[in-house]
Amino acid sequence: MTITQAEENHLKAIFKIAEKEDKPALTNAIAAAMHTTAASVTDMLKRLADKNLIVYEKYRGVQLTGEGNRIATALIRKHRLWEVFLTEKLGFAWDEVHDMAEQLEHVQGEHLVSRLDTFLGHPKFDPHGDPIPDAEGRWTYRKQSLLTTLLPGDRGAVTGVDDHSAAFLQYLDQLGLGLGAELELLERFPYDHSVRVRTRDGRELVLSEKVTKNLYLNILSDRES
Amino acid sequence: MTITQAEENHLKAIFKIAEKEDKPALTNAIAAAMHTTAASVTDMLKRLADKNLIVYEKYRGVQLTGEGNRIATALIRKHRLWEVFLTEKLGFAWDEVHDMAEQLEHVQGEHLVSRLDTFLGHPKFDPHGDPIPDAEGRWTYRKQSLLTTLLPGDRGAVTGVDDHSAAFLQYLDQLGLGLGAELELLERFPYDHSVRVRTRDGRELVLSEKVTKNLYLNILSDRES
DNA sequence: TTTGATTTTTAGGTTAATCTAAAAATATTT
DNA sequence: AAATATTTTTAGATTAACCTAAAAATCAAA
Ligand SMILES: [Mn+2]
Ligand SMILES: [Mn+2]
Ligand SMILES: [Mn+2]
Ligand SMILES: [Mn+2]
Repeated sequence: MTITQAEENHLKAIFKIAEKEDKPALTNAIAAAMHTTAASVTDMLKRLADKNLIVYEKYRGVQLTGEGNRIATALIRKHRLWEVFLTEKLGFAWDEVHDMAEQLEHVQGEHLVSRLDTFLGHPKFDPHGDPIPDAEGRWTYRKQSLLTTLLPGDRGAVTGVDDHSAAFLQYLDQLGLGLGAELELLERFPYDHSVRVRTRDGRELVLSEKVTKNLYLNILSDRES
Repeated sequence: MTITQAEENHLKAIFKIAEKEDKPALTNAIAAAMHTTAASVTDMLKRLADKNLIVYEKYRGVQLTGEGNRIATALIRKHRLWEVFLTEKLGFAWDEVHDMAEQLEHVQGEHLVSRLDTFLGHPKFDPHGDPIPDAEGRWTYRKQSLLTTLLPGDRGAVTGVDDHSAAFLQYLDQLGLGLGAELELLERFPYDHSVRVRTRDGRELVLSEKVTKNLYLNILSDRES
């Protein structure tokens, strides 16, 4: 049974929604993620259900089957490995790689993924800090906290983002807050939920709530949250 | 105006046929190259003509326009660069890369081709010895001769193949006649047009006409043909 | 618990890319 | 130059992947 690119993309969207929400993915949510309409999604859900890649109950949302999950995970693995290739080997910036990876993830080839993985040195995270599942679909977990949860005095290193838009990634570059950048939380401003931080090189920055809600760090401080 | 993968593939097929035959590509020839039917090709030719990528005269065959030629050349460039990547960087054999390159050639991305080209060190030939056009669509020419044209005493190094099938490439590997392999023509057998050659490492081989008609070499000898 | 809002599905298109079978044009033989 | 063979196009379908508009189901509030 052959699977199309559109089908793969829908499976990936369903996986990500179900992962974040931890419940069946709803038609509208999938349509929003795919930039299509609810009617188109319903169409696709029938096809995916016919192929036993999802469990679909009308009006009740969908869940991936074992096979559906396997395909979605493999697709995410490929997407993120190609993103590593594009940044590490071809020198693209982290805000430039998504659209290309979106195409590269569909390239089929015996051993292609495993050889790419080997070539890249078996990376565990992609350029945005997202984990890369291994060949068996196992995920690497690690502790990270939204900047909103840090307390004054806490120090941390940037490990990931929630907003993957080029605009946000470029703004982080401007601020010198790429992956690995260290900072200390100096002060919280309850009025607008902005924060003041100090970077490793001594600069002080004020970050808006929009930034703090989209930035993950691993806490390095001696204090506990 | 957006161009589809199917359209790109047809343009490439037309380019290759016109190049080899040096006259307009005929419907049946395109259908054979694309593994489709003449009816499907006629359909596609109308669409390509509408987009001004080919000049199409019913029953008379087609020619690429300037723009059509540009697209076909760029596609071949991408295909061959990806083949170099797959062999040089990922370690695939020359008989394994074609199908993957067939998909990779369609991946779109600002600067993707140029960065790949730089990463690979601006290769001039692909793993099958075929030339890679540069960013401006210029081709590298070099003198090479079919093994059928060598005379006893001539020596040469393998520079390319006409038959790109995995079966032929694997057979050449078995014989130790990959790209760059040197050999000397010892004897021609008029009866079945086979030849006897000696390889660099002293082995003597008899090569069938089917092999000699598909193997290109650059002549190293002091004799002239 | 009926009503109104929201979500989802159905009904009925469209377009690209393919197909088979039949008709038309062109080429090759007698 | 007919007759025949070959090539190409047209006619008519099919499938995947979308769409809009309308109907149906579910959810939220009064
Ligand atoms: Mn991405
Ligand atoms: Mn990513
Ligand atoms: Mn190839
Ligand atoms: Mn090649």
